[in-house]
Amino acid sequence: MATGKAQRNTRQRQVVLEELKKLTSHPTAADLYEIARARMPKISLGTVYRNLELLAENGVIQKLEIGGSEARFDGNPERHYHVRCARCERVDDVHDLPGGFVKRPVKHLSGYEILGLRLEFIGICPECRKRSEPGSDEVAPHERDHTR
Amino acid sequence: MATGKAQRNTRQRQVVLEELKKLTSHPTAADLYEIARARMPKISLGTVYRNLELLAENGVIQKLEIGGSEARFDGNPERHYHVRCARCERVDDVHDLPGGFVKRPVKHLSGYEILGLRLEFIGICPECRKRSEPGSDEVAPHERDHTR
DNA sequence: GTGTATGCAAAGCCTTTGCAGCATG
DNA sequence: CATGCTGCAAAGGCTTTGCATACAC
Repeated sequence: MATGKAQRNTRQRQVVLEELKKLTSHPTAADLYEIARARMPKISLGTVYRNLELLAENGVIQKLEIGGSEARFDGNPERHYHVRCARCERVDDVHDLPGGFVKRPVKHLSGYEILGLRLEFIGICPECRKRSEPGSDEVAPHERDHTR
Repeated sequence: MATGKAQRNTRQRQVVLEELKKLTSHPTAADLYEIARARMPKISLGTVYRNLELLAENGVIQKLEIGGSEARFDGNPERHYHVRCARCERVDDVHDLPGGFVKRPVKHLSGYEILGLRLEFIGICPECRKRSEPGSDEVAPHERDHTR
């Protein structure tokens, strides 16, 4: 297997990684850019993107391409699943998934050799549930059906 | 529940829907634009986007926001899962998923009220498997780990 | 010193939107 | 004949990239 080319441990890369590891909020690249700027005012958004991509490729962090337009990043590289709030777009880790929720592993499906799967839950977060007035049964259009 | 406003059955909408229903290839909006143009040279990309969005909201088709940059559309509105090829980005339906692969339903997770889930598989399609020379154990960077 | 990484800014890609005219119901 | 829909084109949002310079090793 080919050895990748030498990567340098720049201050920018350290800052991005450190700040991401502090958070459990699954920030976007723009979020991390703002946070990193507090410590390093001249860091550029492009650098943040480049480093997040690189760290994800190295398996040090995870890039979550979850529903919604922006990618989010997770400082925890361990396998775990996520829930996204259909109202506020908040993303949380799922810690209480019933054991064996998914039967793993599946080796073949529809002629494909299966490498992995992506699973995410959609729901309403505690905050947003509190916020909805009792008695109101209005449903935002985008909440209509997430089960398919 | 509020009644939506009257929607018209335009020729553009018919063409987009008909062409999508003919396909099992999960085309992108741009794909459908090209296909629709064969029948209706003046149709615009904006119109294709607007109609796909509307048809998906009506539950007539599905919008798949699967890994990768572009949204894909599925003329089959029934619930089913998809496999994406990590090499060629092809997307297929999964017809042979073991029964009870996912335990449903889950009502609550991490304080969220769960509305649904998104599940997709990543693998190597039959074509791409055939294409890889036997004996080669090179692995494309993006295939590294899709299991987390 | 060599070559990777950065900052800056421009470009790229997919998608959405404003608007005036058209065509459906 | 009212108004939802269209084509066109421009704008928007997120991400990537070209380039000259800086800095890690």
